[in-house]
Amino acid sequence: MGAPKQKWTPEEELALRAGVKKHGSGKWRTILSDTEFGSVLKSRSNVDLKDKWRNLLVTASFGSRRNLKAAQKKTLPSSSSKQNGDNDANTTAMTVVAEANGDDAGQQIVPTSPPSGSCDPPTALQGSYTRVDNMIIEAVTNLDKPFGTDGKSILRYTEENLQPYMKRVVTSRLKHLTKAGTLVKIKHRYRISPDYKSAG
Amino acid sequence: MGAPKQKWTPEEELALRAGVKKHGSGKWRTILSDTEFGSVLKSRSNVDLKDKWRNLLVTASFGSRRNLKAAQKKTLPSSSSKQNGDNDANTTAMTVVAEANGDDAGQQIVPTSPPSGSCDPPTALQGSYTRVDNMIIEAVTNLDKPFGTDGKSILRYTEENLQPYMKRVVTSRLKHLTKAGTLVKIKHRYRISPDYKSAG
DNA sequence: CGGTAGGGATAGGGTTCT
DNA sequence: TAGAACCCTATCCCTACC
Repeated sequence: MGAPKQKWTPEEELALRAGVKKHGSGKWRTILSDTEFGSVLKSRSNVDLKDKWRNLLVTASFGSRRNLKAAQKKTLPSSSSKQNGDNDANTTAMTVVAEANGDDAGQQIVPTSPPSGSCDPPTALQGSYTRVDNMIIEAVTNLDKPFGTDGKSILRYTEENLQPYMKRVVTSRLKHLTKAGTLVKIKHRYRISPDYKSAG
Repeated sequence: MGAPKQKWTPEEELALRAGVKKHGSGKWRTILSDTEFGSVLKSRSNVDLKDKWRNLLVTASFGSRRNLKAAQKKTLPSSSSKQNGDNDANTTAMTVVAEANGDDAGQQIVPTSPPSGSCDPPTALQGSYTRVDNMIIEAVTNLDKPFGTDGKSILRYTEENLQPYMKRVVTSRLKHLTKAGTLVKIKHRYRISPDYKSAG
């Protein structure tokens, strides 16, 4: 029963890193289709790429996925109130942008699904790091250089990785605003509703 | 990275089952519009409902969509599968649909009474816009064209305008993580702290 | 053009092998 | 016990079709 576990070669790993850098994390099929990397990774599936990338990330940051899960469990609070003065991790895609935009703006952001204290099940907590924090850690890990990573590279990395989220968030909010009547959609195009009253 | 996957809660699943029982399978938009279920399912789209129902069907009759497809293609079991608990495929695709519309799918379906708990406020918040919402509104306003603005232009606009925010946020979090000891800054470059793995 | 059905891709938990 | 490679499937995304 020799399930020949095919270990990743340095060339493959390099191609994967380059592929992620070019197309972004989560674009596994795209990376495979790219002739620049596809030849090197021809014996790997998109799921293989995803798994390997996860291993690379998690190993660098936590040592292992097991440690990561243990670290996440620690954050389980007994009280239902949030005391985090900084950003707190949430589970909706909206939060990504909310955090990204509202860091020091000091404003309250009301997502479409506000966290009601008693009814929502304990969805997996992220830990004590914000999404941006995790992106930064990911960036420093992936762009690993002998002497560390400079701030500009980190910024560029986070910007690139935010794009897929932005697409989803904007699409979602466009639907929401259209449904709520703020926008009017006609023939694939959006316009401000006549009813919309500018807040400022 | 984060949690792009919004897991279905038991309340939502119950509402979906009830909705299908009342309006029939395939009437996703109708179910969403029904005030009886719309509140519970307010964060779901009609496509989400379709997908979830497909999943429910398939898990009830087969082990997975994969097994279902295999069974549909040829009435032979695929091969030696470790996880497949259902030894004999007892139903065909036809039977699945019959179950879905007529009888219960082997589960208890809430009749026509609203879900017990009041997990959500009766009225949605109006006039609360996220920062992305405001960006969208700004985009539609600024890119105003005779016939409105298409989604792709809106997305590009928001992406471009997000960058200045990202710069502020990343800078802020870099300081924070350095101060907290997660990162170590040496000569304008950041590295993961050796304490990071065990820190908690 | 909106809604639906279906194929396919991804994320994350779980499992096996070393 | 840990780490790397691999499996399973709920959820999400894209496209054709009406």
